[in-house]
Amino acid sequence: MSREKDITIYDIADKLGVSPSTVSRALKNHASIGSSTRQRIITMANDMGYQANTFASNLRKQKTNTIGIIVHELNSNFITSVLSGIEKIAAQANYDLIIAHSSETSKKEAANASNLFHKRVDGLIASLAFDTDNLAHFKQFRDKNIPVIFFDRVFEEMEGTKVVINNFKAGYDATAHLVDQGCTRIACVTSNLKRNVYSERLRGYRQALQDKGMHYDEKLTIVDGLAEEDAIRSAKKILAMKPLPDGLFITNDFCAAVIMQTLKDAGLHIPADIAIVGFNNDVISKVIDPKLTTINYPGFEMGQVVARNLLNHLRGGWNINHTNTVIIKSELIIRGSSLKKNAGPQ
Amino acid sequence: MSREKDITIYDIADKLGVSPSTVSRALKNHASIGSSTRQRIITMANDMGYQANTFASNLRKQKTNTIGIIVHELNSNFITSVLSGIEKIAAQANYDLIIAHSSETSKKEAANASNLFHKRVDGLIASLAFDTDNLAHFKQFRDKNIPVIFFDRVFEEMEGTKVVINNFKAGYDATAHLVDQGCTRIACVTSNLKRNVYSERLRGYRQALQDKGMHYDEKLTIVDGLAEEDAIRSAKKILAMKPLPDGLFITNDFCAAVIMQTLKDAGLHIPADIAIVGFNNDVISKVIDPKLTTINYPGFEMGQVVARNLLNHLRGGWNINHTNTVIIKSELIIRGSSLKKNAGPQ
DNA sequence: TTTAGCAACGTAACCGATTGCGGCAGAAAA
DNA sequence: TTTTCTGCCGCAATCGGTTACGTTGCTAAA
Repeated sequence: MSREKDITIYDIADKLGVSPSTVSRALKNHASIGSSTRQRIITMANDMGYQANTFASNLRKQKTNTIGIIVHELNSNFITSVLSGIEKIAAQANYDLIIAHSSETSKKEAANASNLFHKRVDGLIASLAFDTDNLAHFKQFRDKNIPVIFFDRVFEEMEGTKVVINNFKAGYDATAHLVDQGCTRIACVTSNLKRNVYSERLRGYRQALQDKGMHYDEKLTIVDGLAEEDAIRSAKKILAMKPLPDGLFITNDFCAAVIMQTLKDAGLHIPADIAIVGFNNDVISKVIDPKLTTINYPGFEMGQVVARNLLNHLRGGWNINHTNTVIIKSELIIRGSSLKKNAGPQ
Repeated sequence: MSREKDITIYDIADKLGVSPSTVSRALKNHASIGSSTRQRIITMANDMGYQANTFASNLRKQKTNTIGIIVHELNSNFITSVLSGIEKIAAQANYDLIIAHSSETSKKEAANASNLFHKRVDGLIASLAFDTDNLAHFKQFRDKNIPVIFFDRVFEEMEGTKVVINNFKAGYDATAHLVDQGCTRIACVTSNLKRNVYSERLRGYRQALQDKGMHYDEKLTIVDGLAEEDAIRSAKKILAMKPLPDGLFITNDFCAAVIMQTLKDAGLHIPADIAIVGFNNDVISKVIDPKLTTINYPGFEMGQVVARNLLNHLRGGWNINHTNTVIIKSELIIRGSSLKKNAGPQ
């Protein structure tokens, strides 16, 4: 039970007959400490197993060297890639990360935001939850001039820095590809249109149809959740369409996988009967049959961009309120699920 | 740039003409503060938007109310379920979480451990990385009597608390099921045998074969990584076996999915030619075709058990060094990929 | 009327690192 | 020899809560 006492700079100072301030300065390579003294201190600190007390330091410096991250979920390949990217850059700059996830609910997102604020993170990175419709819980950061950067799920009209892909173009490309494959009746399965990612992809879909001389039919657009049960429901709606669509643009790979499975169970052939394009290039897209045509969403790169951007703010150079949108490149990856033209009967 | 000053208990004390200690005590419902004074203080604190400074508090209390978690990866359904379970229990007890992931490398695991130690977490929860072969980086916690609990990936012979499933039994059940389905030549694809989960599953596989009167053939066991490229390599090894096996026990769902896909690409039929059983009941098991028979690994429940156990240590009652292994129930979920007996020709 | 006794607060010493300011010795300049 | 720099380092305040201990004023028991 007895937890031994930690070594402090006072212990080191006593042993060496110097003052604590000298130890403090020596340990951070302050210029005004003689090199021999510095060496003795550093050696002694190592010998004694000194570990700086973060709380004392943070308390005094009013700064934590910590970046808070709020994501909508953890269990997607895309998100974990982003986290890796952020981590890489943050580690180089000696920043720590605290990762929180909102489980797609605005309520938990707000709780996480307060918690991270309370923990006094130096900066915040966030991707909005499914049902977030106001940014009040981020206001406290703005008020204290703590930089907040959004990625992926953002509010378009919001001030501040955002890092996104061109969801419009991605939706456009996906749809145009289906048209090029000969599809004439293309349905779109997407999700909460309050989220930029879904509304923009839908906009791209509509624009592509228009440019290709096809008219947009509202009945062919399904807006629902992305979980398994939602996807099954969407699949049933598709099966109930008369006539059946011959192409599907589904704005999420997992959802696309479930829908594809459900359609196959119903006796349909992919892509012969219905061609499918997903979104995200999740690992799942490569292990289903046929493999899923999808949009590559480069999470690792996005994470790095986000982190670098935040660090620039933190170093003080950049104006926090300056609206700055960074667009990451994404592209269509063509696989079997959409190749109608040279596809055999399964 | 100018970040405004935070409200402190001194500010509140001044406004109310009481002492800071009274404010401190009032805000945490200390008994020795009159209820009217307490009310005035709480009201004023809210009005002024007071937020306690965690660092000052932690510094003084020598305690952080934070639990550190090190997992091998984030992008698996199982792990995120465990995290949810931990979070639920921890939140109830007002503990915060810091989640770190080792990306399956012992090196990052050690770095994370040091970092969390340095952050002075009150307790640690960990699942070992793929290649961890010693626990030196956890020693610092033991030395300071900070409880550490391992789950899923553990060292069997290690002291301390562990929360696991019965991997032996799971491997046994999976294999026995394949035998019952009429398989006579069952291969096993597993991973690093230094990790208890894989070695135990393999042991269960061998025992089941023996009990069913079949002999163990070393050539039918493949030990490799679990990433996509590893799985493809394993699939090729399987395809090169002569004669081909008619049953596969693969100790990971994602790996099983990739192998199944590769085998199908090679013209084999599942389960008619080869029956397959996976492990984890990951979402992926339900969206591949045929759906994967697998072992249900109840992550959410496991997370709750782990957290509750840790909290008991933290509350001081339990002896940290007392070896205590908790076994969570798991069971076989039978789906199409292994149903040879009543399976048509795909 | 005295004196315990207690409820309700205040005082001040921490927790450990950081840092502005100042001191002191030896070297260089006058 | 005296003065002025520097280089190197110590003093002490500070960050914001927490808490052991002491101090009030008032009630109830002696």
